[in-house]
Amino acid sequence: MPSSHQGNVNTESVDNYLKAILALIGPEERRVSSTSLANRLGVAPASVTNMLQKLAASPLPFVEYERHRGVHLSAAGKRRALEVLRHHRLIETFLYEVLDYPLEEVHEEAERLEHFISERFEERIAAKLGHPKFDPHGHCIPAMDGKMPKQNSKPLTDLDEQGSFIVDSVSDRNALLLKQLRAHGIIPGAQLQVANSSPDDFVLRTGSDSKALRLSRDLAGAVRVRPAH
Amino acid sequence: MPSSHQGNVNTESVDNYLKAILALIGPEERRVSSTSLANRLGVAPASVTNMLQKLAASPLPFVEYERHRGVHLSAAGKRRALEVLRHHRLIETFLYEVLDYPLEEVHEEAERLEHFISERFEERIAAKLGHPKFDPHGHCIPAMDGKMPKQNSKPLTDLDEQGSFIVDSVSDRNALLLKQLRAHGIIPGAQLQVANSSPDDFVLRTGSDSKALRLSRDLAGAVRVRPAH
DNA sequence: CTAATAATTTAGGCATGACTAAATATCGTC
DNA sequence: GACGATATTTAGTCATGCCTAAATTATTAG
Ligand SMILES: [Mn+2]
Ligand SMILES: [Mn+2]
Ligand SMILES: [Mn+2]
Ligand SMILES: [Mn+2]
Repeated sequence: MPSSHQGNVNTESVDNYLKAILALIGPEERRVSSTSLANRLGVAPASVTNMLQKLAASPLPFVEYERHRGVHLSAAGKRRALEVLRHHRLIETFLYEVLDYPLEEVHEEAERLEHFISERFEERIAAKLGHPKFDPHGHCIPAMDGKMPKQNSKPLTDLDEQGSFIVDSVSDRNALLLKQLRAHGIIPGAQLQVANSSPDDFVLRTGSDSKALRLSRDLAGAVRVRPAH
Repeated sequence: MPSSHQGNVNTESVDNYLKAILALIGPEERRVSSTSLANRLGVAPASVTNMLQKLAASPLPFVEYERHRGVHLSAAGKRRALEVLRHHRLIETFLYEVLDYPLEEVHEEAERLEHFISERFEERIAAKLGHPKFDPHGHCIPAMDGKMPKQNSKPLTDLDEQGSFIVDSVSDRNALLLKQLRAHGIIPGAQLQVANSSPDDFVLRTGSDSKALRLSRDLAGAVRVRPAH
């Protein structure tokens, strides 16, 4: 029999729904629509509705859901989502630091393993890594209690001024883009001089290299920066 | 859609069936009965029949199966079973050596993770460990090509002579027994002086300790030894 | 304020991998 | 060689998580 009849279940699928909701609510904690979840998860909208109804109907629901009005995480749902996110980012850090994975390959492996490691595994790799606060993409690793400091970085595509910036983080969702960024020296911590930019062309130079770089919108959108204070 | 319609699928469940068959055929490669598989896997006999029919019916079958006459692995099935076994034992070694797990806890974690790691992960931990030949229980790790040297050890319960023996391996399937064995210093490589033994009581002394030990049948059954040459 | 459009939900199905109960085949014994 | 015990298979069901097509609800433009 499954772990509980009508209770909270923790399958890979449920984990992925919760993580997707957490990612889409943003810092303002907006409600999330079925369609945006369907897009993010690569499933049909009807499948999302189905799952949200199940998640909302359990005795200790992971989400609050009203038909046609979107969904948000309950306290239990947020706790679980942050737990899985912590797994993901610790595993990424571990693959990068201990197993010498190339940066652009850690995400895919972490995306699978995050659902299957034990609490002991989590604790042991965290200890081995010295309880890191950031993963190799520059993303913050949620603490054991779920706490996560607010980020004050912006996508490179959202800057309203030119100037000197530090790369805060790079997106882990597209291995190809990530590899290209890395080839340009754009990794967390790198210094950037951002010059004039059109909607489709982002011109900048890196600390190391003196010749100017032009990033496509796709590439630039995968980079978050903060002012070089 | 699933990875292939009517083709070979590689789910956790299929992996576990193949591994169980590999374990049960023994060195003589006997056919395996549905009931013994059902016992080992903790599922109903009818579920086994169902799965075996599916595994046998695919275009590149993992097993050869005839009703009422048991099952054995096809070449493809054996390849996959050894691949999963290699994962299992490499992961156990990794947990023990790199993450400092207690011996009796590595099995459960490996049992889950073995199905989800990539070939890259397998290769990286093997390299990190220096391509080990044995896991921490003393079990042989199949090579990448599936080769595995034949073992010439015997269960402590099957000895027909007294004398001096080396612990070859200990079973990983019961954490409690394993912990007790470890407490008695019975780990792979340990020296044992085996004295007279009744069917239910195995009397021996370890290299380190001078006072005699009595092992229950359960405990003794979990230990394989070879003559101290 | 209504009508078209877009978003969402409902209804009905499918594959996987379990289960139980009932039917059937095999085996050991006499 | 028949008979009862045991092993195995068949038949029918269920939960999960996905799908498509059809219905419904919400939103937006005129
Ligand atoms: Mn995932
Ligand atoms: Mn990351
Ligand atoms: Mn397993
Ligand atoms: Mn082992």
